[in-house]
Amino acid sequence: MADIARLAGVAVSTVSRALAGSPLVNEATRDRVIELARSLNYAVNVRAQSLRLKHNNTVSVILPLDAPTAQHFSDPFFLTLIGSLGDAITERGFEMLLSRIDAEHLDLAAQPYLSGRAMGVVLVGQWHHHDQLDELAVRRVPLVVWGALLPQQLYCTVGSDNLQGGRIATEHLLAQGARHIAFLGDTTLPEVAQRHAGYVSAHHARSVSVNSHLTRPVPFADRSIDADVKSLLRHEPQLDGIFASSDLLAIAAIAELHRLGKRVPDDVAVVGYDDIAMARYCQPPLTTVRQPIEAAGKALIDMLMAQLAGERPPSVQ
Amino acid sequence: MADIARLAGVAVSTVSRALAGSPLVNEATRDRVIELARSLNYAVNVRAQSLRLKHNNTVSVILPLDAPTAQHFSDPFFLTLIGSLGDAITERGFEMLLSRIDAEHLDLAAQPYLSGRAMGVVLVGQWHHHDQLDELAVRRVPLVVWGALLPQQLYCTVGSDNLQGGRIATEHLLAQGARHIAFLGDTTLPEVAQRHAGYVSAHHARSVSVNSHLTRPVPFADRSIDADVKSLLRHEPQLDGIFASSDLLAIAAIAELHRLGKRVPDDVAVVGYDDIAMARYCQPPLTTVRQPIEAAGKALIDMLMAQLAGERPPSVQ
DNA sequence: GCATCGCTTGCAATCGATTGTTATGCGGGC
DNA sequence: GCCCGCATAACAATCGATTGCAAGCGATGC
Repeated sequence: MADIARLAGVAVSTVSRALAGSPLVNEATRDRVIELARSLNYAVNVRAQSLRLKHNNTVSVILPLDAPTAQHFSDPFFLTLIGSLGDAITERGFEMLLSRIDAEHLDLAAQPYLSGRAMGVVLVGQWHHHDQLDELAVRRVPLVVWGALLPQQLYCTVGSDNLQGGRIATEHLLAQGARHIAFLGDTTLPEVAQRHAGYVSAHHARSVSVNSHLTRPVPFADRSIDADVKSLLRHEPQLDGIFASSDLLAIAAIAELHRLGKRVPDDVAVVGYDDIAMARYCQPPLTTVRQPIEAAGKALIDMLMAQLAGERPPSVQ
Repeated sequence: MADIARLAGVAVSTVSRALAGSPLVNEATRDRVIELARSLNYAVNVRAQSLRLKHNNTVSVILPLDAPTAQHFSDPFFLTLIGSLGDAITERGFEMLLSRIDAEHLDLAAQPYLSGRAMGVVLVGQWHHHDQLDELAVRRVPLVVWGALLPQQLYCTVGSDNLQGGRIATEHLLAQGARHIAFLGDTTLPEVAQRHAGYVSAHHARSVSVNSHLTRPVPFADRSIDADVKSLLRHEPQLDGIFASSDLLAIAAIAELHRLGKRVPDDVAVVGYDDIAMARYCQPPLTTVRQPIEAAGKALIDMLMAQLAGERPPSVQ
C-alpha cells in the first residue's frame, strides 16, 4: 500500500480510503489509485486488515479424525457434507478453513476461533465426546455440530432424526417379512445409538423380538465388514435382513452377500442410511434413509450466523 | 497477551517469549506464563503473528465452479481429490483454505496468495483457461494445478497420463471385440481432449475407423446423459462399447442402458475413468482407468513446497 | 486581518504479536 | 567501594492496514 501511495503521490491513508471506496476521497484520486492497484496486481493484505478491523470472514470446518480406524478424508457422506458446507459458505461470501483434529480431543476444535483464524466452528460429528462439546458451549465458542440431538445438550446441533430414521428403515424390512434383521454400526456413537434405538422400537411395535447377537459394532467405514457378514450368516442362517448404519456399510455388505451366493433383496434385504449419491446408482438402487445433506450445509451455517448474532438458535433435526 | 502480562507481572515481550519456549526467559517465569495462558484458554492470535512474521501456514485449494452446468461441490472425483489434499496438507501441519471461483476467471485464483491469506494455491482443473494460468505463472504466483500437461505450459501440473489412459480404456473395449465405441466427454477440456486423442489413437493402432458421430460432448457430471445414451442407440444401433471420461458418466450410462434393455457388458461394454470409490462397489464392478487420487494430494503439495523453496519442479503425470 | 465554510488529504494511534537492543538487578573480584 | 559480567526482563520498532482528528485549500464576510 505504501508503494501505491508513493506512486500516486498521496498518503497511505488516502490509498486505504480510495480502495475502500470511501466518499472522503476525490473521485479522480480514487480512480488513479484503483487503476494503479490493478496494474500492480495489488490486493489488500487480509491478515492486516482483519487484525485492524477485528472481524473475520472465515468459517472453520473440522472433521474429527478417528484414529483407531485411521479413517482418512474418504468417507463419501462426510465429503458430501463438506461439499454442501462449502457451497453454503461460498454463497454467503465467506471462506472455509478445513482441518482435522483427533476425535479424542474435540476441545481442540475451539483453536481456530480462539486464535482469531475463524469467526466460528462447524464440527462434523460428536464422536465420543459429548462432554467436551458441552464445555466449549459453556466457554461461549461459536460452534455448531452435525450430529445427534441429545437430552439437555448445551451446544447446537443439526442432524437427521436418527430415532425415526432407524424406525423407518427397520419397519421397511419388517414389512417385507424379514424377522431376523442384523444391525451394523458402532452404537457407542450417539447418532448410531439413536438409529439402533429406532431399530429396537420398530421391532417392539410389531412385537418381534430383537436378537442382540445380530447387532454388530462396526465402524462407519470399515473394510473388515466382510468378516462380519460371514460371521452373521454362520451364526444366524435365517438372516433375512440387514440395517446398516451407513450406505457404505450397506453397499459393502451387499457385495459380500453376493459373493456368499445370497440374492439381494430376495434372500436378504438390506437398508442403508445417508442416501449418498452412490446409492442411487446401485443395481438395483439401494434402499436407504435419506439424510438431508444438501440442506444440512445451509442449516449449519445459518445456525452459526444466528449464534454470532447473539441468538441461541434451537437445534434442528 | 497484555492481560497475561499484567496478571503475571511481566512485560508482553516476556509473555511472547515464554509461550514460544524461548530460553531467554527464566523457567519459573515461563511456567507461570504458560499455566496462566492455559487457564485463560488463551491462544496466540494467528493473524497478528503471521502479519509480524510474514509467513503463513495455509494452502489455498480452489475448485473452479463451472457456471453453465451449475455444478456444485458434488462431483465425487473432485471431493475425493479434496480429501486427499486435506490429508496431505494436514500431515504437513498446514491449514487448508477451501474456496471456489468462477471457472471463467481462473486469474482470480491468485487472490488468496496476493492478499496474504495463503502461501500458495492448488487449483483443481484447468478448465478452459490455460492462458490465464500461464499468466499467473509469469507473475510468479506459487501455483500447482491438477490437470493435463500441455506443450510448453508455464505452470506446474499434476495429473494422470490422459493420452495413455484413453488408449488403454479404448484398447480394452476393442480387445473385447467392440467396434462401435462411443466417447462421452467434453473435449474442449484439455484432460478430456487428451483422453479422446488416446481413444482415436487406439482405434488407429488396430486400424479401426473412428465414427465421429459417436463422440458426445457431455460435461463431467450431467444428469442429461440419459438422453445422450438414448440418442446414441437410436443413431447407431450397432453400438457395442462406451468410453466415458468419468466414472459418474459411466455409471449413469450403465443405468440408462439397463433401462433400455441392454445388457452390460454383454451387449454394450462400458469403461469409465477416475476409479472413484463407487466404481469398486458396482455390480459388476465398473471397469475404469485409475487416477492416482490418493497420491495426487501428496504430489500436489510436494510440488507446491518445492516451488516455494525456489525450485522449478517438473510437472508430474 | 482573521474566523469560517465544505472538501480533501495527511498525521499518528491502533490492532496483537515478535525481536534486537537496552536496562536492571545481583553476585563476585579487584 | 567500584566495576564487571551474567542472567532476565523491559523498551520500542515493526508488520500492513484503518480511522479519528486536524490541517490545508481559496473565497467570503465581519
